[in-house]
Amino acid sequence: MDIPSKYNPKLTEDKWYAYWLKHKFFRSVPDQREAYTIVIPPPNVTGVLHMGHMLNNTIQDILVRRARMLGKNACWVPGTDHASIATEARVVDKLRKEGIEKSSLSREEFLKHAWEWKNKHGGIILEQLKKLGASCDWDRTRFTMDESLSESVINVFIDLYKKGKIYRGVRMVNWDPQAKTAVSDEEVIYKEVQSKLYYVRYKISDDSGYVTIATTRPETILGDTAVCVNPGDERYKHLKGKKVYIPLINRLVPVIQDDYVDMEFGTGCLKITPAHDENDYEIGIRHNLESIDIFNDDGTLSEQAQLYVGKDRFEVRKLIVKELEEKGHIVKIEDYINKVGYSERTDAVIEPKLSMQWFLKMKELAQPALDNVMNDNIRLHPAKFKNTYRHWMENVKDWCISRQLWWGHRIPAYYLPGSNKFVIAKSAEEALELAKAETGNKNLKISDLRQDEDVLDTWFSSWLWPISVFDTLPNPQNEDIKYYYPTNDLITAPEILFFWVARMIIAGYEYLGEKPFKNVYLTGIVRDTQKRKMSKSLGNSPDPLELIEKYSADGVRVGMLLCSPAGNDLLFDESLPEQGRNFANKIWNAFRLIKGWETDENLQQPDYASQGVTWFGERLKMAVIEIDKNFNQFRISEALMNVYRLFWDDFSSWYLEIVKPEYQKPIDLITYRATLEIFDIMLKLLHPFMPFITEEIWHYIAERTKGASIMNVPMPSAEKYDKKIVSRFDNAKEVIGFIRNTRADKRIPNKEKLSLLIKAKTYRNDFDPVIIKLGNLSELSFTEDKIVGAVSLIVKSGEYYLPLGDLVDHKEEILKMQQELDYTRGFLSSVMKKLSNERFVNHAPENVVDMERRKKEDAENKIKALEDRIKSLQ
RNA sequence: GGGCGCUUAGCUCAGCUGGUUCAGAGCACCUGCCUUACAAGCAGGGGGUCACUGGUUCGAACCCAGUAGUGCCCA
Repeated sequence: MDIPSKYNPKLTEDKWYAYWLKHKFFRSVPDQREAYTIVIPPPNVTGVLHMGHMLNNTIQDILVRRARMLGKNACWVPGTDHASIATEARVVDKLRKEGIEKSSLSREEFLKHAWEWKNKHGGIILEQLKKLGASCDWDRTRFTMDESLSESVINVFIDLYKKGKIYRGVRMVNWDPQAKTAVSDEEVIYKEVQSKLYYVRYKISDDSGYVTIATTRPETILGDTAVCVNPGDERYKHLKGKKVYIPLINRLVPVIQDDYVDMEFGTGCLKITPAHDENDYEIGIRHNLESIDIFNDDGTLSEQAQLYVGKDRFEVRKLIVKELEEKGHIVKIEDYINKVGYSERTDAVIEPKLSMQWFLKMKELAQPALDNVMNDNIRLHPAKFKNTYRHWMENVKDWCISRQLWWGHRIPAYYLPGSNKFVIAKSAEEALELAKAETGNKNLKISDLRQDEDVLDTWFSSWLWPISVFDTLPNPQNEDIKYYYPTNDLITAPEILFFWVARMIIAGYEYLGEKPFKNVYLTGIVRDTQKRKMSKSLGNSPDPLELIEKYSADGVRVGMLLCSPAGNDLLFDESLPEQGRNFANKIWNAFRLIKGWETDENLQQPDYASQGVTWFGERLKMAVIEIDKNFNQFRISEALMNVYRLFWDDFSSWYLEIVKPEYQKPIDLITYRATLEIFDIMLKLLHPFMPFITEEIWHYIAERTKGASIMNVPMPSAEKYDKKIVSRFDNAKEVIGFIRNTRADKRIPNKEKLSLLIKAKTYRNDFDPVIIKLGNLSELSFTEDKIVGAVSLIVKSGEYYLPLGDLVDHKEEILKMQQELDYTRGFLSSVMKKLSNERFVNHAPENVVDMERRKKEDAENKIKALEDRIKSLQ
């Protein structure tokens, strides 16, 4: 079989992905095996693959592929999320470019455009995931607005309403004037901005002077309904019970007193605008103040403002400051840095606004979700997120679930004619029946009812994701949900721990009485090397597909993982996928070496080779144990590092060098077969991380049956290994290192053979042939004599001498021995200190004390050997 | 202002129940090598007061308290 000298990832990756798909290896249907399930965090339909997806989906694929090889029935459910705000914004934008205003369209017409857009662009990201090697069961691909999933959302709304958990209310919401919708607290990003603090004076109604307030938002003066001071503030005692005039519009408002006011801030005198500030709103309720909403939905001023009607809020800020100045109301203006909320979706400045919204009561619903994370029924990895989670869940606020949009699940509330009363129903027909019953009016028609215009928050559908992807709510007893739920692991970013993860847990307990997943693995956030988040606007995010093109999917997967311990940010730069690519190259070349060997069945297996095979067998078992342990603790990057080092250091640098036949000489059959078997095992360990190259080589290694794949073979399982063999080999490594260092130091060419003398009381020669081969020795023999003209290595396993005649500088040798002696004496004295401490001997566990005794003995022996050696040199 | 975390090598991070010669890994760096699988490589090497101060303990990177710096969440 011919093996290309260069690995071509592009051809290989396309070929094997097509092969996997063709043979439906990713397909999962319930059977007798244990299930292993992951539901994908559904990416936005508007999205294209970014680095965060790469990391997140690489981890999922690794877990899924590993589970499959561990004999589980692995099911990874893919899908996308309809992303109300983002998608609607995208569609509105597209229409605008075509000269169509959303306002000129009916809801139905608009939705038609939106669906067209979704059908055309909505699947891109899933196609991109295939390039990464994602082994999702594509037949199960779901979309949050699929019929069954939509039905689930509506059913859940109705159910929660019936349970009294959903209510309508006026609340201060975060209004995005650009998207013209409320967004949740979590969707507001606060940024520090350089702004101004305006000091404005209000005239006191009894002509006794002025009070000066400080504000960053002078345009909201028009909505002021009070001025407030701290009751403990001596400066303003005289204002009690008085009234002041709002500048420009001369509205008379009271001066009130409230503890909320910070005497230190500004003038200690606060203007109150209940309609446009959260805190003012609460003060307004406490003091029964009127609430004047001066803004329209698009951020322009309304009729209520009286002035500047129809002008934008930021333009008004400039205009009103000018007018206030002209009319002598501005006392001073200071530079000021404050935090301003921006919409995560549109980047518009959020306007706190009172509006009628739908809410879900959270307190009771949240309780099981809190308890079951705190008691580890659901485990967060890393566990440090438990604290944050608890804090959030203990202080959970009601969830504003309505959005003033068209794209999404429309709220199933139908208003009765000429009234704010409504009925909640699955369909207009059912609503009509309910409305007839409610009103007693048998003549009502569907057209008399008016369905609520708003849609539900997108999270109100994604919180059902682990349930709804299995069509559970419309079909509660179906085989899939019984088999796959609860799912095993959820892989997501810490940013949406509350947004999404907590709510899924809530829904899981509310609707199935069971957790949605057992483990939540929180990945880091991918940043650039300057710790900036990757973003389109900064242009600091590489295109994942280009990275794959350049470094291969395997290389990028390895690169993503190499430096990403759970929950820590990943500082990404291209050296990481490069390292991954280099690793793939290393694997390829190691394989080429082995496949290039001629075999000769008449050859005896040399001792060094049989020892190498023995050692590596144990080393491999040890690695499997470590890898298992790391996976069980979700230390996935550690597990990769185990495999990486096993392959690169132990296998390539040690094992292959040991068994490698001389140039152009054949290898014996036993060693050859053992080596291929070892390679086969390592490919299995590597497969979850690097699916493509491992599949490619696995097919080269041996004839495989038609339709076979490495992804379906069993993963090596942990077995006990012989620690002694591993540690004896470590000794041999030390000796070889000594020989190599001496060569480098004395500039002795590798080709020149050396002889090694050993002085030891008890000596195990297990790896002598290995030492002879890798040290390029002519002989290895034992001696009891004094040795001069040699460099030495004195370690626990014995004394090793390389006789080099004139090349040896005795002074240097003595100095080296002396340094070693000093160090060992120091070490011994620290051991003695412990052993002579009665409290240590009495308190410390037996094995710890034993260990110290052994250390003492070893150190004493070594000291004696070093002293002898020095003496013999003098 | 309240809550939660973090601080270990130049960088990014491990370090599990406090106990091996425990101070580690990868990358970066330095030296020597185009040695016959691989220069996308090989063989070596240097580099840390485990933020600081105190305490508990026979024993502390690890537990406790305080201080400083830093990050996140909430207000």
